[in-house]
This record gives sequence, structure tokens and C-alpha cells, in this order.
Amino acid sequence: MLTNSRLVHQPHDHDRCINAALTRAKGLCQERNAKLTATREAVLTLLWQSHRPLGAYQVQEQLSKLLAKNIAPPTVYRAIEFLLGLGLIHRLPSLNAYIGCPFPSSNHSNLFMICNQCGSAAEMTDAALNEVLQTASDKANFVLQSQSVELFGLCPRCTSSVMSEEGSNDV
Amino acid sequence: MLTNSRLVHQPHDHDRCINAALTRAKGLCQERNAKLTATREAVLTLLWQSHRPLGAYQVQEQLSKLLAKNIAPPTVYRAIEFLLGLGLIHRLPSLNAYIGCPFPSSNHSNLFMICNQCGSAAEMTDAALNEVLQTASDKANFVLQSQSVELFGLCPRCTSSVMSEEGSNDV
DNA sequence: AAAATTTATGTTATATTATAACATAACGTT
DNA sequence: AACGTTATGTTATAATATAACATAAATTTT
Repeated sequence: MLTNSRLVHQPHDHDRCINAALTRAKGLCQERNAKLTATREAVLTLLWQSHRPLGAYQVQEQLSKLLAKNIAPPTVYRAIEFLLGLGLIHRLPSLNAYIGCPFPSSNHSNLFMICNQCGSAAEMTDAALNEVLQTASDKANFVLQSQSVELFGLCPRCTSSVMSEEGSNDV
Repeated sequence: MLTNSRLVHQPHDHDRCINAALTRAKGLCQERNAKLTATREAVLTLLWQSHRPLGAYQVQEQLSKLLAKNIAPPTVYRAIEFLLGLGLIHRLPSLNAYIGCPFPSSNHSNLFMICNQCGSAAEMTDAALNEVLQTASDKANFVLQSQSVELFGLCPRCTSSVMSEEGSNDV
């Protein structure tokens, strides 16, 4: 069972995604007694607004505009660290970039499909994948604690446009 | 079928691994009409000598010592790029580090088990994993081109030492 | 409410990883 | 030897991330 596979990379009302993510975030923060300050909420929103993962300095730029004052890197990295800690966002190591997580606070696969063409990234979760990775770890006597799975290729949208030779590049 | 699971993270004659890797590398270069220059061979050897993935600047340091002259970053990165291109080494994105590949020029899983305790990394290849990832990609209409799978946890050696509370930290 | 404590942000500087741009050297071919 | 190609040297700098300390805001204690 592959979750989230139809949600992303397909046309949909993304504002609803963002709102849902913010609501989840607020709930989670309340639960954990963590404070979703204005800065942190802004960073989370920015990350959700983009279908492409954003680098810390891209966040900085956009955050500075949004808050109408210069924001220095540490502020951005602190917000990112906070959000990572709660599982509200993920870091994509191969891209040095960050993206909102659709499954915060639940056990999932950390499986990302990253488009080589348009740069968009979609997170999925797949029970079969977790089983395979757990089995492999067991066989190797490796105590699995966390995982990062990044797939690179062409997203459905880019596959179509490559086929029709349009090569649109925006997301 | 999990390949390489018993080879690494276990005591073994590592010099033989290194020699085998160098031999494979030479063969592959001949095949592809690529030149394994002294610098490139030295970098490959250094990467194989270490059970921990090495960062580019660690390579630089060791290479400078080995060749008894100062080596600048671009030289290191060029050698790395060359070796990556031939599949002789991999980059571990989450560590910004590089490691020799035991399966160059063959289709494999890019599955790494990275020890959170001692920092060692072992590459495995697992047919079941590839199947699951291909299936997941198909379901999502994603054209899979390459993958990076990094597992974090405790290697067998560190699991034992954690259990016996010795906590040895060297590899 | 004031003081004390904790938590979050601001600020400056700098570490770490990676590449651009151009110069020189080594190699291979004719 | 002259030429083109490939590899390396050299300098500078881009891009990503964190250390260290100062200030401010919120929370708790008194």
C-alpha cells in the first residue's frame, strides 16, 4: 500500500494541503508543549507552499521578504531544526533542502520521489518498503534507527511533457 | 538475498578488499578507455582504506600527506567526480562523504547501513529492495532513474559493545 | 507585580563543503 | 616538433551550516 502517491505531482487544491498541515502542526505543538512561533510557522508555511524542496538560503530570502526585515541564517536554521525535531518537515540530504512532511508524528517510510526535470519532490510511505529494510537490517545484524530513501527520476507531469516534447520546467 | 552483509562490519583481511577493488578499477578503466591516474588511484585507495566514509577535505588532507605536496580542493573533487562517474565510489548525501563501492559497474541497490555510533558505513545490495522501489515508482507513475538508500543505526560491532557497555569508538 | 529563570531570537563571525575560472603541464596523435 | 586533448595546478569564491555571545520575550517563582 503506497500512501500519498496520488496526492502530490497531480493537480489539486494546494492551499488546503497547507492549511491542513498548519492545523496538524498546531495540534502537534500543543500536544508536545512546543511553541509554534511566528517565525517557525512562517518557515513551515513557506516550505509547504513550494512543491520543490527549499534550501535554507531560499527560505531566508523568502522569509526576509515575508517579515519585511532581514533574517539571518541562524534564525532560519533554528526554525528548521525545531520543525525537523517535531517531524513536521524533512531534510533531503541529496539536495540540501527541506520540505513539509504530510505524515508528521506517525511512523512512515521517509520515501521521496524527486524529479530530475522539474525538481519537485513527493513523499510517500510504503509498508512493504519498511518491511524490506527491516529484514535487510536484521540479516546484517544492524539495529535500524532511521532511514532516508531518495528516488530520482521523472515525475508523472514531466514524463508526459518529455513525451510531448514540451519540456515545461515550472512547478 | 542480501549481498555483502557478512563482508563488512566484521573482522576480515581488508588489504585484500582494497587490492581487489583496485584491480576491478583498473579493469573497468581499461574497458571504458578511462585513465586511472596516480591521483585518482590514490583517492580510490584512501577511500577504500577507511571503513568510514571520508569527506572531501579529509581526502585532501590524507592525499596531501601521501603525495607529500599540497593538494587543493578542486583536484580532490575532480578525482572524486571521475570515480563517481565510473561507479567506483559513492557519495553518501547525508554525510557529505564518499566511500568505495564493492559492486562497481553492476546494477545494485545503493543501500547503505551507517552506524550512528562509530560512523562506519557498509554497502549492501538487496534484490527485494529494488523490486519494492520499482513497484512503488510504478504505482506513482514515477520513472525511476536512480536511488539513494541510507539506513542509520548501530552496526553489529557497536551493538555488542553497547550491550557490554564498553563503548569503543574506533574502526 | 518584581525578580529570576527559561526560551527564542538577533548579531557577528566563521567553519565546512563545493565549484568557477583561468593557467599550466602532461599525454597522445599525426 | 606541432597540435589538440586531457589532467592538474592555482586562486578566488559560492553555497551550506554552525559557534559564540547579546538581547528580548515569555514563563515561573517569589
